[in-house]
Amino acid sequence: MFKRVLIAEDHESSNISIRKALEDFGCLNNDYVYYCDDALKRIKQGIKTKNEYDLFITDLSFEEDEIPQKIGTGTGLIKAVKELLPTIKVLVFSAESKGAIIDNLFKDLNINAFVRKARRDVTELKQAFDAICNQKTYLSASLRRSIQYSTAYEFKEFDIILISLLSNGVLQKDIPNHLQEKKIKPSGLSSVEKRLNYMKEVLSFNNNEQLIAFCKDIGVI
Amino acid sequence: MFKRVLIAEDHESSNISIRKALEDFGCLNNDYVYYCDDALKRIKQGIKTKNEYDLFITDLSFEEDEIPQKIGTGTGLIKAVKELLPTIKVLVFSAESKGAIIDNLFKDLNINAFVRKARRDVTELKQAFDAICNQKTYLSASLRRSIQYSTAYEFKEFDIILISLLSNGVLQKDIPNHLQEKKIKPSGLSSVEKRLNYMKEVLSFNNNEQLIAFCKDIGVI
DNA sequence: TATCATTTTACGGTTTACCGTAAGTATTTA
DNA sequence: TAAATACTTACGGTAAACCGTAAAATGATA
Repeated sequence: MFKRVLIAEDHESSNISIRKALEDFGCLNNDYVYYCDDALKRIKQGIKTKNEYDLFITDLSFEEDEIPQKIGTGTGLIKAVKELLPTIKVLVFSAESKGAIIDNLFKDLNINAFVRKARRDVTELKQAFDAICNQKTYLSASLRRSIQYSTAYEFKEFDIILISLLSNGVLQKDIPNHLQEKKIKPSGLSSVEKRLNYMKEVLSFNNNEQLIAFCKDIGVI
Repeated sequence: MFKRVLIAEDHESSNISIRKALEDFGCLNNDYVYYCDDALKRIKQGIKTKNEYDLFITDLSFEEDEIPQKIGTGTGLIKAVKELLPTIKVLVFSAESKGAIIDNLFKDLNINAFVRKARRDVTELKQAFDAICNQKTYLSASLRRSIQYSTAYEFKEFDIILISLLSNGVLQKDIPNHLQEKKIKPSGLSSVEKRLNYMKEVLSFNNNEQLIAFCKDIGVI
């Protein structure tokens, strides 16, 4: 069982349901905040008073309002929290459904569970609590397939740079200049052409537009 | 006060919070469902037993799953419900933030309240309950300023057809064929070029890739 | 250092996209 | 009905993207 839980979630309705799920699970010692900066403050307080949180539940997107925040996203918040408290378990509760993005949460941020805001989300929250208690990770049932799908082709860093430049309006013929400015190794136009062709061939796409649309869909850009 | 309330909301977490908001408001006689077809069934039962609902709370988007539904969206559901029970009050609880869409809910479907899933949504739900009780309409505070009204460019049906074709891998030169097959009026290559250029000019984009990325971001495709 | 393998780049020909202009077609207006 | 006003299409020149090949650079190996 968790000793102390912190919830960071800006939507009042989701926040309430998370609390209720925790209580149903038997965990009564939990705090909640609506802003990223408040979450970090609580984490620091916990460390200072030797009463550390051992589970952190957070959303990914926080809406801006009249109260300016230093940290504005869930990923930024998770990084900051883990820096202070590396052992804390992290559960992400979000409406995000793009496989690539969720994949990176597990790979880069080393989160312990992802529950998507969806049909049976509260049931899944409790399953995730249970999994984390047993030192396992948890991923929403509806997402387990799509994660594998998105890794059909693994986009390298160079791929994403090319796609980002194109989707930012840079003409293909001008990409070599941008690459040289940023000291990126293969910068020849032929290399750019070759790589774009390779991606399209592997994914059997006909044009750049289709490639951009796909990348937007799976969330790599 | 409401005599009897029906909630149609597929997300378990939102469903729970709506119920809690109703209870806090003092309304204990409420039913809830997770599927559109179930909602309509309940409405019919209420009419048959002379125990009609007087408030209907619904989401706009319902996710498909293994249980096929005749009605799949909130707007379709509202229409069907109002046809059976024209006097019922309707509150829409949704993450939708596009001004034009919400405007149409009040105009076309004559809904009584719209609360956006956002920061203070449960508080707003209670305010909306109060407004409806007093024969008034309610719109989320954050939407009244209608920051989201930023309709940088309104995409016409033809625009979306062109963009969809490109993002499906159809080459620009082949678009006229596809348009003719579907009997779409301007089908010349020049018209296609002209329209794409116009969109890019208005939005000050440099290439098709940027246009596709933008459309994916704002959700028109 | 010499040799081989791989990657990157340069270059030319072909196709497609881009862009302006003019001719053709529909719609509106008097 | 005729004229005016859109809108649509056809066409030609230019720029960019596409594609293959060969040269150059880089890296690994002996």
